[in-house]
Amino acid sequence: MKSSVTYELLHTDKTTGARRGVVHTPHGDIQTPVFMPVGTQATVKSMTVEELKENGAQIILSNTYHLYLRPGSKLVRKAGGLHNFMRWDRPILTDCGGFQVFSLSDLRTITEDGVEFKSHLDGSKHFFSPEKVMEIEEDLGADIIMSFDECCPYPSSYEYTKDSMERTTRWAKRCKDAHTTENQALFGIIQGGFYEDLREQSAKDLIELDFPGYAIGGISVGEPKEEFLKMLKFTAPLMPENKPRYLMGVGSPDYLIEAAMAGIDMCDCVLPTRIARNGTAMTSHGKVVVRNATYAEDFSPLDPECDCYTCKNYTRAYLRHLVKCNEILGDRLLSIHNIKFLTNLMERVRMEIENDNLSNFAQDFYKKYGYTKEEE
RNA sequence: GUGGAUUUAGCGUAGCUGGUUAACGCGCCAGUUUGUGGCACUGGAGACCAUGGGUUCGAGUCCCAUAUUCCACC
Repeated sequence: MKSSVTYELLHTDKTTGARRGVVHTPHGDIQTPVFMPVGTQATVKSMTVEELKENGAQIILSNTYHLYLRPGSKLVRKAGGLHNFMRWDRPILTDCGGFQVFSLSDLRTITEDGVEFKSHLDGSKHFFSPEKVMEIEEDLGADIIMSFDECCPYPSSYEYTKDSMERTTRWAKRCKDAHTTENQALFGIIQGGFYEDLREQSAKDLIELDFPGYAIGGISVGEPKEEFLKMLKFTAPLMPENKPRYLMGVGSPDYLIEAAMAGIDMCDCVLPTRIARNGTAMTSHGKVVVRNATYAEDFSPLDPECDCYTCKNYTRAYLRHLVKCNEILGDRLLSIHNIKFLTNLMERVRMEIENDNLSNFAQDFYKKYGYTKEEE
């Protein structure tokens, strides 16, 4: 069957091998490399869909586990699917709940058949099998759906990681067999922790299953940056060139640039919106903890080089005031800025790839982003 | 004026029958945040316990005096 999601390679950066491309989906094209904001509960926290669009979001993520528990995936189906329900007419990708296997580790048990969760909301028991996850993701109706995997914690032993990876591959096969919808593309997730031979095996086995796209899972889970880069650079080249390559869970500016340089097309992360809600902004001169006293009387914009609504209209002093008072508007304005900052960054990355200049740009960016950081 | 109560970090409070570095919340300062359970988490600064005197090996804790604020009554 022909996939509803396809990848078109437009240009390869001669300095790094980064890919400038387009991902075609039923809800429109995605220019890549792309950063995808996360909207776990069918909302990118505090932002309207209009704001997301204005700030350059091309595709957003949502979450199987959370929507299944509340409001229920059948309800979302009745609402006409996630797109209708939340009024977002651009592409959506749903994560499978694999990350929750990792993050809710004290509330679940893993068996060959699947994972038993205790709901973090009311303690009720739920069972996720690959087949169940496919049913939920089909009810939600995202353009790209992820196969059910286990995201191993860092560090994990070789034996544990191997067993887990092999099970994830078996689950991927089951997902593929259970997947019925033609307008949704099912991506496989490469696991294998921080062991090269396991990564290689995982990639090889999943590629044999012939998914329309592949993700790297299980990195950016708390390991040192060198470990992350090593595994990223090892795994990305194992992925098919004619399909989208998605690195899960990456969202700091430097990691995004590294991902692009490694040939990754898509990344998602809660980082920009989460740190926004905790009072931190990403700027062209590094991270700014808006809450800090040093900005109390700083009447300049958050990032003078940014063209977002927040930077065009508000001062650091005012944003600090909002954050310190825990005012909702502070969360919103910082979220708007951080999302725009990352979509701007990725737009720039795409341009630099087209100009075969990504390597230089990366160096310049690091100098600037790192310089202010050290200055503090 | 009389009787009662009060006085512990910037604010609000806890400190049991006296015993090593006086606790907590808010506020303040800083750090963390990476396929979002948690507008969260982790640290830090800041008090000679109203003042003076006394009892005791040892007092925020007991006694006396003074001051403070509050309440009631004349």
